[in-house]
Amino acid sequence: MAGRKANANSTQVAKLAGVSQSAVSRAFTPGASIAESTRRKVLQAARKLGYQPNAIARSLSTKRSKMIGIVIANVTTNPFYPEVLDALSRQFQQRGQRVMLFVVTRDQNLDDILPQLLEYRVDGILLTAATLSSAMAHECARLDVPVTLFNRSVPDAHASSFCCDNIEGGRMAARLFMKSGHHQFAFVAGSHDTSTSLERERGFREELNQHGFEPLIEMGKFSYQGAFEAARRLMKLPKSPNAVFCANDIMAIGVLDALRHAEQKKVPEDVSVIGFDDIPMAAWPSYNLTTIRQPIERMIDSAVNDLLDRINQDTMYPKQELVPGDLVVRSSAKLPSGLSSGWVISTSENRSENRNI
Amino acid sequence: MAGRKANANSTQVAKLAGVSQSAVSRAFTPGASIAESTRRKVLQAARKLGYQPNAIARSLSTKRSKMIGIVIANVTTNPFYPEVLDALSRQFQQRGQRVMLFVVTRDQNLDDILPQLLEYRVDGILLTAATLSSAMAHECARLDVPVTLFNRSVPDAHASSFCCDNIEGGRMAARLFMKSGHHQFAFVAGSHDTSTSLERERGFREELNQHGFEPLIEMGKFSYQGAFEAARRLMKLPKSPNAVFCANDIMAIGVLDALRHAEQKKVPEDVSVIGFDDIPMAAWPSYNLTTIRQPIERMIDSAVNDLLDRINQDTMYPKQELVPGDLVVRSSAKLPSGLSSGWVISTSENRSENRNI
DNA sequence: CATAAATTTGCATAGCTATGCAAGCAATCT
DNA sequence: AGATTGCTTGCATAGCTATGCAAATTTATG
Repeated sequence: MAGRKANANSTQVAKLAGVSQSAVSRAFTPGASIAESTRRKVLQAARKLGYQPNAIARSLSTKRSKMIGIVIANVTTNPFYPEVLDALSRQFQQRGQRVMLFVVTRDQNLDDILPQLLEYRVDGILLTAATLSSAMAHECARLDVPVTLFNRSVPDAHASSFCCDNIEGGRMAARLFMKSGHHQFAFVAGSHDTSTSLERERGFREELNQHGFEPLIEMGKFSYQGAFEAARRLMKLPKSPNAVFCANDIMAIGVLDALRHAEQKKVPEDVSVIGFDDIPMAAWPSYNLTTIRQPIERMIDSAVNDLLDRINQDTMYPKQELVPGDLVVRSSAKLPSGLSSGWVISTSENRSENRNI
Repeated sequence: MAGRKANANSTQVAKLAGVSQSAVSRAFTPGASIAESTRRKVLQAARKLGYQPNAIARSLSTKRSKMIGIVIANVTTNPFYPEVLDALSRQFQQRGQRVMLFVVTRDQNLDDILPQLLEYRVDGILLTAATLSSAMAHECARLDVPVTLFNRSVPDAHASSFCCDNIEGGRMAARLFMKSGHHQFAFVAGSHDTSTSLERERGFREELNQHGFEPLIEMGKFSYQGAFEAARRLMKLPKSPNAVFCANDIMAIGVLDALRHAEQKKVPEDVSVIGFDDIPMAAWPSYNLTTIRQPIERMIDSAVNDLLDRINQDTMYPKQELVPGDLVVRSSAKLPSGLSSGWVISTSENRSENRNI
């Protein structure tokens, strides 16, 4: 009732075209029962009036908003997430869903955000780098709104979850370090309450433990700056490490910069560094980062498919999927004999190839 | 009518609370005429039924969707834009607007995207790194949907526009180069159809021209990789430049990497490089990029205020605003005497300070 | 206490589209 | 021709909330 200029509506179009309002609706509904001649009349009238169907009214009527809520964190601190957002948004777009976006900080409470999404009756929710309280998970389940987590393991059986195999990734890093003869290990963690960081740490530690090693742990707060400082702390320790695995690439880059520019260390001669994600920057010649690649496209495909399938009731139950990562060998970590830079080692199908990365 | 579980609605709540549906509506409308006691009864009943107002229905009724359409490009290729998106999204969020997001590629035609936003009756549209066809500008004007451009100059008087003063920025870069005695200049452009790149080039060129110089131009396609290759082409020229200004930071970084790792040049001893934006990476010790900073927070504030004011009809007419940038002096460009790294030089208020950047 | 003023309440309707149903129509078959 | 089938069409209503208006109630005033 507010002061917005009146937009043409289906009734006005109907009048102009000399048909009923239903006909107008059907003209704009693919697959609806309407004669081609009528449709043409309607479309012509619509064009004349500048009519465009009102998606809000349609949503109310069909009880489908055709909107997906995306909640994402770390968008400025980790280049991996813009990548994810870009892919997600494109995919949904392409499959006829709009995106309602919430950018949050890592520590922000989602219990304030999700109700805002539910208020708009989004058809589904995709959470990235963010976790779900179990109260909210139940709320979504009650309202029959499917939730999919991307890159966070599932806290609740009501939600789907798509993750890289972080534990195996950690193990791969440990194995590469050990193969090239390192003895002093460290892990730069993201935070102590994030599944990605915890799992990568766990895989790394378990593999080392099996060979009698124990890594040092420092906190890098999931940021370049935090990791930079973590590296400096590590180098001050009596038994400073010469093999540092970081919970993600942006921290690995922070560590590299600290080693080279603040600690006068050479990489990989003095210290080897491995990251996780394989963000585009990792391939830049300034860094040349050896890392565990998350197969982002495949993970996104699966997550999007899962969510849309559950929305359309093609799939009834949430799913948890673990996608294996690939070890991308560049030159920030010493190479074991027999391996040269530019190789991608994929655990999944046990295939290795030189992809010239 | 589709198979979605029924959600409690205001009528059911009303029945349980023993009041009318109107009362329920008013209980959830701030400032509505309702007795405190009634409101409490309603809220209690609502809680019991898990009722949450339906924003879709409200939008239909009020003709205000409380949604802003954001269209953004370059989200993966230039870290500046995640920064922008983050700030925009937070601001709108904080001011009670939801965000409907479209991520596009630079060459994607917005004429397909905007109708999708208009279909959902967004209250306003904010375009970043994307331009508006004049047909679409008229369409938005006709429907009374205000449009604000961020970082693109205005093609049409129907839209507002908030930009950094790119021309002056280009001039600042030219002046710094000349002051430190350079004679061979180059500009690495983003593309030939983007106002930011064109204006920065124009300022740079004009200032040089005034002193009898003419810059070489190479195309960097607004990307790290494109600029990397552009730098290599530049260095192959007979009169290769020793002062390279880039249309943005990510390209400046590409140029730096090419110079150091592919061309065996020292920066800034052999070649000086200046960028534009001041993305966080520019301050990393690997790059230490001298650059023109866009005052992103201030620009975003202005843009958001403008759009919301026009939505609320507080302001009737679109506005074009030019925000001055600051020259951030680090160490990728030779320093003229009297200037040391870590200074921020602000043209606007003619103040310089050592902010230890 | 009576009256005026202010607040609160419910009624009825607008806002726009989709869709089940029955009726209308044309085409096909026997 | 008459019966059958398959499309098209319009009618009427659902979906949910906000709000102008008039009626009802409470509070203030003299």
